[in-house]
Amino acid sequence: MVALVDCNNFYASCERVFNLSLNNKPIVVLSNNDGCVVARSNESKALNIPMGASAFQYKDLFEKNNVNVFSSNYALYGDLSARVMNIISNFSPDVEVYSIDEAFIFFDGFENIDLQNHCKKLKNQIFKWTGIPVSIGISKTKALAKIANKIAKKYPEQTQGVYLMEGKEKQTKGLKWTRIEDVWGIGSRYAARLKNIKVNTAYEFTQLNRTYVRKEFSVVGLRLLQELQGIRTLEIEHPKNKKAIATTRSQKNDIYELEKLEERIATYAISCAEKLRKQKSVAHIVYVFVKTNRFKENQPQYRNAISFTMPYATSSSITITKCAKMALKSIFKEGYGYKKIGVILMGIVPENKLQLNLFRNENPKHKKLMQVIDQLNISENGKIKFGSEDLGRKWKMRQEKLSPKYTTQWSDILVVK
DNA sequence: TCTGGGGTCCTATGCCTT
DNA sequence: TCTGAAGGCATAGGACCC
Repeated sequence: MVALVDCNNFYASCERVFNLSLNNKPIVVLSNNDGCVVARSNESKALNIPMGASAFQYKDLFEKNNVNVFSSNYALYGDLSARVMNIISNFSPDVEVYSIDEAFIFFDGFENIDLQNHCKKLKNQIFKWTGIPVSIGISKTKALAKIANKIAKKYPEQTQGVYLMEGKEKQTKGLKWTRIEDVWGIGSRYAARLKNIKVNTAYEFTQLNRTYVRKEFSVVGLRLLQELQGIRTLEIEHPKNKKAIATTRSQKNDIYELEKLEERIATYAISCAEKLRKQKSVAHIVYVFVKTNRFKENQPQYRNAISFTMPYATSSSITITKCAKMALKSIFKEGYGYKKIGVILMGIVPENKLQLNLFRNENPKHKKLMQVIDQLNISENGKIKFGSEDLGRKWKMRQEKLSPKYTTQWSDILVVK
């Protein structure tokens, strides 16, 4: 059997852990730059605030209903997530951390254990030790566990937040209850196409012909079909190195000048290179993109991107920044206000499997220099910066409603008097 | 004024090599 | 030396996830 543990309204719940006055009050958490709503408490959902709502459009509604608005506090969410995952790993050796707020648990070899009870204990322990409420769905496959989880979350009184969807009858009932657009792996495009052929529920999807599904929805669709029929096609996945590493941002104000864009691109390139070194890899492709503000329809629009293949794979901030700036120069056009820009590293391989280039290789001094910089950045807690970066911190992200970093910053730890 | 960010996998296509 | 078929590989784009 497979269980899915999902934290309820995770970011909103994190804000509540250290601020009890928020209990039973509406909460929303905003994305980077305080742009749109990325998490809502149940009270906010009841106010019909949609996921992804842009903050400035809902400002009045927030004020009128005393909604508690927060900027995203990833230091806090990341730390609480790690604590939750740690507890989960005590309940089975086979845990897959699927996202910041979700984990699959594989219960192979637990045939003689009462899983309903086992998971109830898990749920209680997570709440007791971290203050985070979770829902747990258990069934034969990952896709079915997702559905069981939705049921647990939707009917907390009946299920106590833990639902074991076992046996043909319960399974069919769950599938019939699930709208096709709510199925894991069915996005808006697929849902529309399925509704066109009168498939409105997960159950109706399971009645489709395999060859047809394979042809129309690729192997991904076929695997999902079998998962929903109770045949395991998705196994536990273990953490792998990333195949792409990105740092991209929307700018508070549109940028017109090449020099300012270069500063931003340099900062993002350096951030990518740091992430790359953290996973002990090197990359040989730098992808740079620029976009104007698509919401300002009366302004001239331009978007372009380029991928630049470097002469050798590297993780040197210096080389990657240099290449990113060259790439930027080749796509920059005068006269546009750039809103969204970013750097993505691709062609990533482990540094120890690097194929040596016969003629051109990294300047060996770079490697040593990067090691020193990374070490200083860890131990000094401050940041060593390159001349091409934003030395004056002029570009700080908008975060007007940031809560304290209760668990990761000494100065923010709560004091009991 | 203000509209997120970071990923994965799969398929079609076109080029290159055998 | 030329030609066509077939497989390998890179890339772009589309779909999805949180």
